[in-house]
Order: sequence, then structure tokens, then C-alpha cells
Amino acid sequence: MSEKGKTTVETDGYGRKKTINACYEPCSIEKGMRVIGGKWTGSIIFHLKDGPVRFNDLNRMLGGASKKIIDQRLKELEGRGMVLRTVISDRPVAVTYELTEFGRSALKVLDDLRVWSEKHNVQA
Amino acid sequence: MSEKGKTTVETDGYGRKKTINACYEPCSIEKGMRVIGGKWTGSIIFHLKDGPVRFNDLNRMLGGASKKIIDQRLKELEGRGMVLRTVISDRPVAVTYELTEFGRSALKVLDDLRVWSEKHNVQA
DNA sequence: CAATTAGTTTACTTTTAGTAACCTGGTATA
DNA sequence: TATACCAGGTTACTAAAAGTAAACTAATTG
Repeated sequence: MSEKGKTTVETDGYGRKKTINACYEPCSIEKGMRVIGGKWTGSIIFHLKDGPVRFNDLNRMLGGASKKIIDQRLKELEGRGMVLRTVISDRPVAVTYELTEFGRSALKVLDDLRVWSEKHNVQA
Repeated sequence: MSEKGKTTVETDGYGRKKTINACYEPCSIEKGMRVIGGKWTGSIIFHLKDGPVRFNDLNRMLGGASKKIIDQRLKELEGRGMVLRTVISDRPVAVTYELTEFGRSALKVLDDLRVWSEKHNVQA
């Protein structure tokens, strides 16, 4: 979806179709989905909402997600500035992950999704 | 995330960790994401918000998505009762896709995502 | 010393996504 | 009448992402 105006299709005098305001690149919704819609990404953000959580605790909380994907998602989120990784101790190594302000800004959309999902009892 | 109570991790007297209210199955957010978070799914729903759209028009509107994936997503959405497929004419064949009430109920979440996405100028 | 915790990383398999060409029919233009 | 385009898909094939299970370093507990 283009940021200005709605997308429509017009037909010229020869029956040829032309698209007005097409999405030549992924639209805002598509971009947003690619940021918070990856598998487990939303759940990870949501589980960090109450404060810092350690890696393996997150792993235990998210039954069904593998360590590999949690690690990958956390790195993506860190790279986008949505999550902050802090080493709280060497020997023994301990790390926590928490939301940044930007990360926190996604919580409303995610909570709306949770409400929608529960209300309509959606099944994946 | 469990529907009741927040997920936490407790440690017993022997240092063993136990998760309270873990997600033994994908939580609501995860389920919701799997319904509207698939690649192009959100965009497709959003482009149907103003009424019935024909297959190839949708294809033209969604620059970047292939017919195959649009077809696949429409079938998924139809299977979930979010989209209605109607053959409006044989000879020449013409089909339209439109949102059902349930499909329409997802528009708010998607529009919130669009607003969040534009406000923070997220880049996929 | 064996078991367990933490935080990854690796190797490998399975699932999804994506591209581009093709197909059946119909209609419009030259 | 050819040829080019329309509609609504399907097919075959490739590439990218996700999932599984085990391994690894280093420390701690019993």
C-alpha cells in the first residue's frame, strides 16, 4: 500500500490495465510484519515486557522455539535497536535481554494482536 | 504466553529451574502471527479492505508478490473464513475476493501495525 | 567425579518462499 | 486470421528460512 492514496486498477481505452499507487516495494504493513512478524519474534518481545530476562529462561518460557531461533531473533532485534543485550557477569557468564524504548513501542500492536487472537480463538 | 498469569522461572532448593506458565504450545501472539503474519498475508487483507478485488488486480497491486504466493495466501485465508471467493462469471472466467466479517476484524490490528511501522520508519 | 547450568555454535533435514514459464479459454486489434 | 493480450490459475525447479539434536567451553553443586 502506498503511503498516499489507495491502490486501484484502471483500464485504458484498449482494455489494458494500469495500477495506480501499486506497492512497488513492500508496503508499511509488509515491512512491519517483517520486523515483528518473524516466527517467534512477537512472542520474544512480549516475554521481555516485564523486564530483563536471561537467555535460557527465555528458552524455557517459549516452549516450542529452539535455542537457535531464539538466538537468531534476539540478534535481529538487537541489530534493529529493539532489544538490549547486557552481560551481567563473566565467570560464570550471564546475559540478560531487555526491551529498548523502540522495542517497547511495539508492545501495543502485539497486545492488540493477542486480544484479537484470543477473542476469535484463532488457531495456527 | 499463558492466558492466565505471567510466565516466570523459579529455582528450587537444588538450583534447578522450573518454568511457571510456560508456553507449551504457541501462545496467542504466536498463533495470531501465524494467521496474519505470513509473508504478504497482511498486505492482501489490507488491499481487500475497500471491497471485492479480482485476482489479477490484487497481483498488480501487490508489487513483489508472485501469483503463486497470492494464490496460496488467498486459499489459506478462505480456509480460515477470513476471505470469500466468488466466481462472478464463467465465459470469460472472473473471480473476486473479499473480506468476511472475521477477515474485517483483523483490519484494526493491521492498521495499528501500519501506523507503528510508518511512525518508526521501520525497514525490513 | 558426575551432573547440571549458561550461552552459544554446528551440522544436517525439512519446510517455505520465490521465479518463471506454461495452460485453458476468451476477446480485441491489425 | 494471426497475434497479442486478458483472466485465473498450475507446474517445475531453486533458494532461503526454520527446525532438530548434539556438541562445546567454562563454571558450580553435591
